[in-house]
Amino acid sequence: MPAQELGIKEDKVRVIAVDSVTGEIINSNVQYTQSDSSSTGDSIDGTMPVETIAASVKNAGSLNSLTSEYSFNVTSLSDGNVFVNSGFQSGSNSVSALGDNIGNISILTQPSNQVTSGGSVNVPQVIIVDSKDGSTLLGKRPGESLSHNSLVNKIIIAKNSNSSQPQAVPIQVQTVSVSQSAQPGVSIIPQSPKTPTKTITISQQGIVSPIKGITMTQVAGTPPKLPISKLPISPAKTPTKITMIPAGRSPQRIAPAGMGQTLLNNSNTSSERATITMSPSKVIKQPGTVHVIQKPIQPSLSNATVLTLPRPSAPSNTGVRPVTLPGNIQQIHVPGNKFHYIRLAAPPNSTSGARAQLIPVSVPTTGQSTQPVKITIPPHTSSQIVTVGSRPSTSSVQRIILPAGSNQVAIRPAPPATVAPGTQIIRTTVPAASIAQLGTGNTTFLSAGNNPPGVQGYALVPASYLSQIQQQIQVKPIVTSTATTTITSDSTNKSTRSSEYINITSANTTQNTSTQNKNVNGSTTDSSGGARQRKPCNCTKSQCLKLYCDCFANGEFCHNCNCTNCANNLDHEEDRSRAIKSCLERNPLAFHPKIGKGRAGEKDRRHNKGCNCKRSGCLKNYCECYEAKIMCSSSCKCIGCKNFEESPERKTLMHLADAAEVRVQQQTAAKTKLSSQISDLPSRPQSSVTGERLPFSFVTSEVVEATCACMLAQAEEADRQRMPHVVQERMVIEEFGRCLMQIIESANRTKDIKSPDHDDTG
DNA sequence: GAGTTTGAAACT
DNA sequence: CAGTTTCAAACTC
Repeated sequence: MPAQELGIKEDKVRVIAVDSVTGEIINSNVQYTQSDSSSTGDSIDGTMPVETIAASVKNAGSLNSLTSEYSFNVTSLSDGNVFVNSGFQSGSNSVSALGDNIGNISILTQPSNQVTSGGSVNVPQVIIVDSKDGSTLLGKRPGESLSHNSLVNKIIIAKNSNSSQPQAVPIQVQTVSVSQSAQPGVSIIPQSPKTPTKTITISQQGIVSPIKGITMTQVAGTPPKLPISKLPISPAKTPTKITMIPAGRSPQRIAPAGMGQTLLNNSNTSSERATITMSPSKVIKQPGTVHVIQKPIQPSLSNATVLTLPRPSAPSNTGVRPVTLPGNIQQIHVPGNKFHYIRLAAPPNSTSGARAQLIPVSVPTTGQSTQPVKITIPPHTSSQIVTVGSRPSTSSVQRIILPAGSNQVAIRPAPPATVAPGTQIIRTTVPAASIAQLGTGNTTFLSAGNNPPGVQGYALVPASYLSQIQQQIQVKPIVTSTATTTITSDSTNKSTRSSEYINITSANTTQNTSTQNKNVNGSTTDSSGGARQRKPCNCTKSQCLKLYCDCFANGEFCHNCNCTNCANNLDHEEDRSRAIKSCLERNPLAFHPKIGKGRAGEKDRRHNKGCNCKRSGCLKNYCECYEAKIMCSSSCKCIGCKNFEESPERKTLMHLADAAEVRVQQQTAAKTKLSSQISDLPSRPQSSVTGERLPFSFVTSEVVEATCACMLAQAEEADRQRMPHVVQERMVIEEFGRCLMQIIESANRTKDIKSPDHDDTG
């Protein structure tokens, strides 16, 4: 089926990787592109969406300092194997001599624990995993083809801890699909339940903390720079599978909501591993278009259920509609935006330490059935992507990404008629347990029937939201939110569904659902790894799309800011992307952190660019160095700088600042103590635990009223007797004393009657 | 809170 | 690259 019949409009595919151990969405970008095999940079400029690069650079930089790029050549071989050559250099001679370069994979990442002060980064290692037995096939070199019995469907790219040399390893792609291209070089393969797939998994090995933020991006719409003869889609040569997936216009990411489960259930690799799955969302009739889709490994699930949820509640004043769903799933809908968000978190019994995630999911624009849909997952099927319905929609495509995890299964709609036309069911090879499909009029959650506890699902994610997702992941602690929405579900699965659902939590522990996403820019991670509060911006003229805006400069969306005419949000995705591109054109390092590690021999941080202060003496927050609490360096071009180690002004200022800080802390402590004491005081008459009425509880409104009446009567009496004012005051006060005595006596009497054992009144 | 100062970013 | 303008935050009153 030609691509246009499916209404494919996307020109790129992005997939977010998830750490199979921690469940975090990995904070790097992997971009799978058609390569011209000339240089690594080709995957970054030209064919690559700039915003993706920007996001990756930014995201990488936000973690710490340096962004590194890893590049992997993908070379097809005549024997049907594919070589992946890792290293900084694309187009390695040794590999290219073996076959045709069919593309490359670039990883933009910033593995903080791998970056040395000099910025050198170990080259990731490519690991091949056998899909049959899950074994990891390490150290394969060009020419060392795997046996044809080995169905390699995963590539795990991990840190190579002991080598910076490029490595080449073979990948055997499973099955050849016949191209049905309408144009030379275009390979479009109709989907079939038995269509073989290829999965590329990017992982990390040998390090404790996973490489953050790997995203694979496939740019399909860019005219390839390779000759058509070198296209990897030739069935005879490279059994790359191509599958059509109708999709919306926007690039989308498949975001594992992920947590805690190793992708390869049979893998003999015990190291921590982040997994990534490439998934196509488009086929374009361009030579060289390649789609890589997931391959099931161990079918085991029997059922999956689509749960229909009520429409989200009314939008908040921020335009975001958060809805808390059962199972601690929070749905957030941005009006006018075709993407919804769900916030996922690991269940309480999870041992993987997964954190909550805000995951945008695609939203179909057409009406959908409000009835629960049941989808049967045959236990043994090789299909991963199922197009449901005879006429796939060109603009509103539902995608249901089935959980896989160790129980990776193929799925089949049963009956297909119950699923909206155009709906696609995409099964991923990344561990998951529930799938969220959020619609404009209703919300459907697809959940596998017998997922292991703690396994999470996937949702489609718009391309440029990666940074936001990652911010969501990295920041605040998680508190389970209260479910407020009722699920209408297939009754046959009710008993098991509760366990299927992952906990969806708010990232904000103190705010209700209408403000739970406040931390869109509410906090960020500083260089030390700790979360800090960020101020809302107040931009008025820049639309928050220039670096004047701190939110934008930090790669964050504005939210709960005081800005006017803000375009730094989901509703202005295109403008924002343009702005990012513009900034990067002016300064490729525009989104790099300003404060980086010091140069060799310098242990302290330093401002990468240096300040240019002229009048502040670099001792006010105008100065970026001073603001960052670092001293000016040789990079600075400031005039009259007093922000250096021996500066007496600086020392004085520091002492004052320290003293002020101490005062603030003391005041805060005092306030806290006072408020706690006040909160301990009963605000109304009440009984103690033993039932006794506390003496002061007798001062009810009636008693007060009576006391005032007595005092007023006494005052009138004194005034009637024409007493001097001093005497009048004394009489009133004495009357008050008498009233007080009566109250106390009454309290004591009552107490003695009710609890004669107690005698603690004073 | 309004107005001023400041320096980075953007522009020429 | 330098000078100027724009911008938003920091600061002052």
